[in-house]
Amino acid sequence: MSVVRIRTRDEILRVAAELFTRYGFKGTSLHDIAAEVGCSKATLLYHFAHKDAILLALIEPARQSLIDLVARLAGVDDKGVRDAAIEGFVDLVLRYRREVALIYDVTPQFLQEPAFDRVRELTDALVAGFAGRSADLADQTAAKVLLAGIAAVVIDDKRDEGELRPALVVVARRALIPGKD
Amino acid sequence: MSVVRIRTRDEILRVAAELFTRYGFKGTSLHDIAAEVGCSKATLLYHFAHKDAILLALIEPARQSLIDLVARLAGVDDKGVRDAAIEGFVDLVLRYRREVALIYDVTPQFLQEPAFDRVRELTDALVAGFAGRSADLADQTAAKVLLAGIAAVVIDDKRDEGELRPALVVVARRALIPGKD
DNA sequence: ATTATTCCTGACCGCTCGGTCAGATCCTGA
DNA sequence: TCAGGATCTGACCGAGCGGTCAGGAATAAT
Repeated sequence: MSVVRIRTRDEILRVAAELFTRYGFKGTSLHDIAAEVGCSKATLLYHFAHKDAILLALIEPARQSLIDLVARLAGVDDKGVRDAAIEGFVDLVLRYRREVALIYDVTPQFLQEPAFDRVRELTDALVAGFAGRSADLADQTAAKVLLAGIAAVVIDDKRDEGELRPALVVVARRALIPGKD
Repeated sequence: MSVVRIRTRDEILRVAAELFTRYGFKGTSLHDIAAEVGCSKATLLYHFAHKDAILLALIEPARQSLIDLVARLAGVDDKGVRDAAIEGFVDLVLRYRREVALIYDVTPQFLQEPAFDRVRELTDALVAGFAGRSADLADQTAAKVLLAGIAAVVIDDKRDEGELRPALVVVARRALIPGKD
């Protein structure tokens, strides 16, 4: 047992990241992944309980970092500290761009839940802080759209009554997309 | 025949836009749309030949405008004109944010096609032009991510041998997501 | 009243999806 | 050599998907 056997598991994650990034989460079937890995579909479900579990495993590092960062940012008034946090936030988004790309395909069902308001506040704070670094209106717009399009990431690992749900959600993107008039 | 009856058709488009924006294209079934509209699934397919046709109808205005804009931008060297075009490009993206949001769910299969190179050049020009307006490195990054995340839109209405394919594709977003090392 | 046309529907089809399961195969330690 | 856990698989399942079709219902034209 000295060396744990995880080669297949790693390969699954590598291929899944590739295909999720290319075709989206819903656009990638277990069959697709299995074929690319060169194993059976059942093998995937031996290593990962559900399809969702593959996505969760992929985004776990980015998710943890974002949790820390947002938590750190939550109780801070000092502008310098906040700016530094925002900078780290953006860097982190770029570093984890592969995982972040997956986010777009996550169903944003949480958005209607009341618990989501706090998250929206934090995102608004991020937007305001980042946009505040430049007086140029175009840059502010850029910042907003930046955060809306990519950095609008959020944490929610809530899973009630055995129902599995992805952990990352798009936030500000919806803020830019108002409901029907 | 004086007044053409298109109320149901419009309602389908309205609901589809809402649901596509919320849950993504693949995340929205014909059943979902029909239930929300209050008609049968078959009615959807009476008004629109395929599910794809609904998406195509929704993004047609944004697509036409983008075609015009990119075409206008293609043969221009003058910096002022180019900047104005870029500004219009961004405005247009914001104006059509609802339609643009749909894009994320479009399968990016075109990206490997050779005909896509010209489009990538244009996108790169857009990125360079926009980023060049600010010397701040962070702003350049913002611009790149902006264009990568939202404005990375492109035109392709190619449809060969009866196979229908969506008309808009994400471009630079993929440029930010390199393949495996 | 009658056609003709447009609009709409329930029933149905083939297919792919995520997921289950019993059992084959491989590996490792005693 | 053998026992036992870890790994892997083909066959199978129910559900949901996009799409088809014959025909009913409403509307407009004659």
